[in-house]
Amino acid sequence: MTQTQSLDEATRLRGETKAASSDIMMGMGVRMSFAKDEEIYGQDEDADLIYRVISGVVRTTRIMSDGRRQIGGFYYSDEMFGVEPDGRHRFSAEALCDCSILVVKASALHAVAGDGAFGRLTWAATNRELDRAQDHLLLLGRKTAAERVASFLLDLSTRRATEAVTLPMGRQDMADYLGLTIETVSRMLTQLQSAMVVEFASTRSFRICNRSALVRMAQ
Amino acid sequence: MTQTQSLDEATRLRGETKAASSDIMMGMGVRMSFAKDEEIYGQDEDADLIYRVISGVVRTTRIMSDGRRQIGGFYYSDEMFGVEPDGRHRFSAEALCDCSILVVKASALHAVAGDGAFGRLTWAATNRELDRAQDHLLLLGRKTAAERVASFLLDLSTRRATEAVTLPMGRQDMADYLGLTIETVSRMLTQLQSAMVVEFASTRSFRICNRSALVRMAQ
DNA sequence: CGACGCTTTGACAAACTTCAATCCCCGTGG
DNA sequence: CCACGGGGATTGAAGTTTGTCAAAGCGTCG
Repeated sequence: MTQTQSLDEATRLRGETKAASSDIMMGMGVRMSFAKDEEIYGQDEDADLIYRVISGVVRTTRIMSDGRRQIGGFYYSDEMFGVEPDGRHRFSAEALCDCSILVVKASALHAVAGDGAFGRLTWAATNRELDRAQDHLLLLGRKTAAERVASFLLDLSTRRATEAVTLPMGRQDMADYLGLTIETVSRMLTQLQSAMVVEFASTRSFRICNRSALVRMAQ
Repeated sequence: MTQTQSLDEATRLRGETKAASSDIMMGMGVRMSFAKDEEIYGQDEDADLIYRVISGVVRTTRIMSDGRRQIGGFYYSDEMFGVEPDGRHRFSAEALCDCSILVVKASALHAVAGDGAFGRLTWAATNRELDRAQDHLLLLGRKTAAERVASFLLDLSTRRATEAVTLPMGRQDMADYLGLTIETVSRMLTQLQSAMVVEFASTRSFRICNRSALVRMAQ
């Protein structure tokens, strides 16, 4: 097999990850429940388990000694998380709301799926992580507060693909993801509303009124 | 092979990557020269080549439409870069100074190394990328200007492991890596010098006077 | 020596944070 | 059913950090 073929296959599989992982992981492992804000795993813990969101939303965080917090990402239904190639969690993971999580021993999955399928699965997951992280890098390094918030809403809406988008997280989580404070996030949201770009039905639900304007503001 | 074993092996191989890749890549591909600031590959280009620094330093960058720039990372001698699992470069790469780069067709390396070795090589490279990116995330999202600069100098010194560290990049590159401006970088450097934490012999060479203070400032 | 590019410094402006007060939504209990 | 209470969200005012603009310094290379 050539590298081109293998890359194509990796790319193809990315689109299928949900289906592929659910096929393979189906019926394996344990289904666990986590209450809101409960820790699923901690930073620097050994990572011999693989997780997949069944329902709810998960966040991964890294905390500095003085309490400053950076959220690495949010994980929604059917998404895998906690796949750590180095066997050690680089972030901790917590339930954003009450969650049901499928937990599978990596070794068990490996045994059942075989080298190839297991490799592709973890490979695709790692890849998506890297993609996320690199987009996040540009956002944190070079975007203004308004652009960060616009990017965030846009990203959420494309991931959810519904008319009215529900925000699963509170302002503090948004702020810690975007490298801002809750107050700044709040101000930017009101600003976006005043500009008739988005409209909030409540603090946890919004609708995009002018998508092209939002895209422009997100850069 | 169990997952635990494969993770152990992946971890073990990370430490050996230089040697492993040089063994496998030795004598393969083409050695190319790039002048300072010359582009090695562009963002969104197809990625069917793998690169390794022979001499010089490389930076990867992403640019916004209005010219704002974020540097993803710097690559030194013997480090691989440009390994893109999705077959498309997420950043562009440029020579920071005159560089000699080993360029290998991914398909050729795959054919010679075999599935296993090739997979481990790209796997390790992707892993290191992810590690870098996630540390970078915390830096950009939650650290102050002073902490960013301190972290940067510390990172550089540990990677180089010499008494006097040479900065291969100018202030603009540091700034674009740290999400700051050159003026702020410059001010933080003066501040670190005034505090007797580091000492600059010239603009491109420094020495750490008080490492524990630097560590503390980097958080 | 002089010109050019990069760095440093200063003064000021803008962006973002902090602190504090108020508001709003929602659930609870009278 | 309505008053009450609490947590999160919003808003305002003031403060801090960082960015911008401009000038001066420094080093290097013709």
